[in-house]
Amino acid sequence: MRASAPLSLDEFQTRLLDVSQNLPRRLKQCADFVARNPDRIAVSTVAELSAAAGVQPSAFMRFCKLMGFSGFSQMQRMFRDTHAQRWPDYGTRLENLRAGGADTPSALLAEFVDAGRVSLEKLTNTVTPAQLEGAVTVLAGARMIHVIGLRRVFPVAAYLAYAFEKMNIPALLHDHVGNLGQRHAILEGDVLLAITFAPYSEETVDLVSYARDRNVEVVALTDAMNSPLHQMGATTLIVSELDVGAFRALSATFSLALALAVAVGTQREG
Amino acid sequence: MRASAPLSLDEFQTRLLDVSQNLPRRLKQCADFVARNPDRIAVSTVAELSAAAGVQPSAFMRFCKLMGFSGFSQMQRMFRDTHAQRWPDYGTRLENLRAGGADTPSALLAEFVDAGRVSLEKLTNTVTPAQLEGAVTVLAGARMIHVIGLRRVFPVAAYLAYAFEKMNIPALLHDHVGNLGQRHAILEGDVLLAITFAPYSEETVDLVSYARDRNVEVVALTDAMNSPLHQMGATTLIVSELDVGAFRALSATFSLALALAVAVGTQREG
DNA sequence: TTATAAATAGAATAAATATTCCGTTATCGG
DNA sequence: CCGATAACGGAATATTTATTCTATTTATAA
Repeated sequence: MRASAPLSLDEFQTRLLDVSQNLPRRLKQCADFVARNPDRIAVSTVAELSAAAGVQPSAFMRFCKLMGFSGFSQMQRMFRDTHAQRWPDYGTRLENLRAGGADTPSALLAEFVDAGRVSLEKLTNTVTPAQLEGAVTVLAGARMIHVIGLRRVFPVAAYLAYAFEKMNIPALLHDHVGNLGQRHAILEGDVLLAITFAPYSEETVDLVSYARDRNVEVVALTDAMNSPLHQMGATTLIVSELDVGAFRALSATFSLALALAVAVGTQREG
Repeated sequence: MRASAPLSLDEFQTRLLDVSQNLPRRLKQCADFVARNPDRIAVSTVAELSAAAGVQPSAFMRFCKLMGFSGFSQMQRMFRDTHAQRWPDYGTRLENLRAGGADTPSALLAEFVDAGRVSLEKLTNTVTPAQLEGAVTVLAGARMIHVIGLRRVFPVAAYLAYAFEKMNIPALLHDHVGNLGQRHAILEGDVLLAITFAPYSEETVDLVSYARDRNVEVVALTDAMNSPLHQMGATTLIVSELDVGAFRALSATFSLALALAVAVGTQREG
């Protein structure tokens, strides 16, 4: 057995290549199978994998050890961890940094950069081309687009309004400045573009409800399928951002919002 | 228990919505957690999931049955079976998004996601720990922080103001609502935090100039060393974002801004 | 308030899964 | 071809993980 187990997919593949030549028959079968089906390791049992590879479970175990793991479980853990980028540790990691005294500004920056990167990667998972096109179609057909997003997502709403303005698309930002209501500006044929994450801001949910009562279509940027906006029948795009401590990096939300805005602009011109 | 178990992710989500209202406390926690972390179900044990959701394993079991499954194992099997379709790694998914023509909505999204990722990676190169700490120190010593950022970077300014407010740090957003000037609120001992990218907005540059004339320190988030803000003697942090067409993804700027804000909050407390 | 039902936590049990062990079979150098 | 060594298969065992059960708590309606 080897001292060091691969800690990432890259390390794993390097080691796999290293080892793959001159392998006895059954171990070679394991190597080939794993190389061809890396996606199944995280979600299968040794019994299933070994059967699929055409070997005995014990042979598969020997392969795991050959790769530097203590056994199948350790190897599987590596695949599971890298698959579902473990964000529960995220909130606590900041705590740990703080506790450990490594709480420098640059460490914080690294956290936020990392959170942003992970969120961006997740985005490609949670938004399908079909959903995106659906949302674009609805928005492109609007007489006017009403944008609402308060508190922590207000910046997103503000940038959407800016982008629409730049492209000469009629849009109104419901910014609640001076506590003036703007809801009566929502007329038939308009569309409401609402952004809210848990805990869902009451004003936003209210406005969506108001719009639905008047048969105004709603496109929602939100964080989960059980968001109240989705339950109200909005065309929903899911974007899950990571929190770092009490704050949320909005990288993915911004990318999605901009893509949406530009796509709407393009479609209206064409 | 129910006769029919969901056979696909869509069916699952429909049933989740059906069921989600009026749920007792622990079951609601399960529903929320699952809605927010569907990707973890295939690769975790009941113990892990229930712990992460903050409930007992037995509560999680009740939730599975409520969803129409015979138990956790059957539910997990559904997730594992549909898992394979979503496996392809980040690069591949991005390719898929891109595919289908240059100006489909998903191709645009891929562009923005990629731009965001690149900007985030660059950020660690253009901002040194020393610069960051310098900026934090200046801001942490401020009596009050004035934030300005207009047009395309207004969202960043807005979020900074939000973050400072959350942390009980005296801050004022110069938002120019109603064209009211707010410059006379800038007093000795305050610090101005200015954000502007080329082409530098005149109002922002003016305000920085005003502040410098009164010996008020300025921290600048800008895009190059030859920015007018840097030339005026501001403590400068450089962040270069990529443009996609006429629009700029703000991923890196946001990450930097948040790190800055949280670091200031931490330093003031300590 | 009290009676009744529903929901919950935690421990006990059942099921599944990984891992080891060892007798047998194949491989390779001489 | 023979002896030594490595690889293998399959059953036995240890461990992990799901599931059920029951005493308590919490909510609900009379």
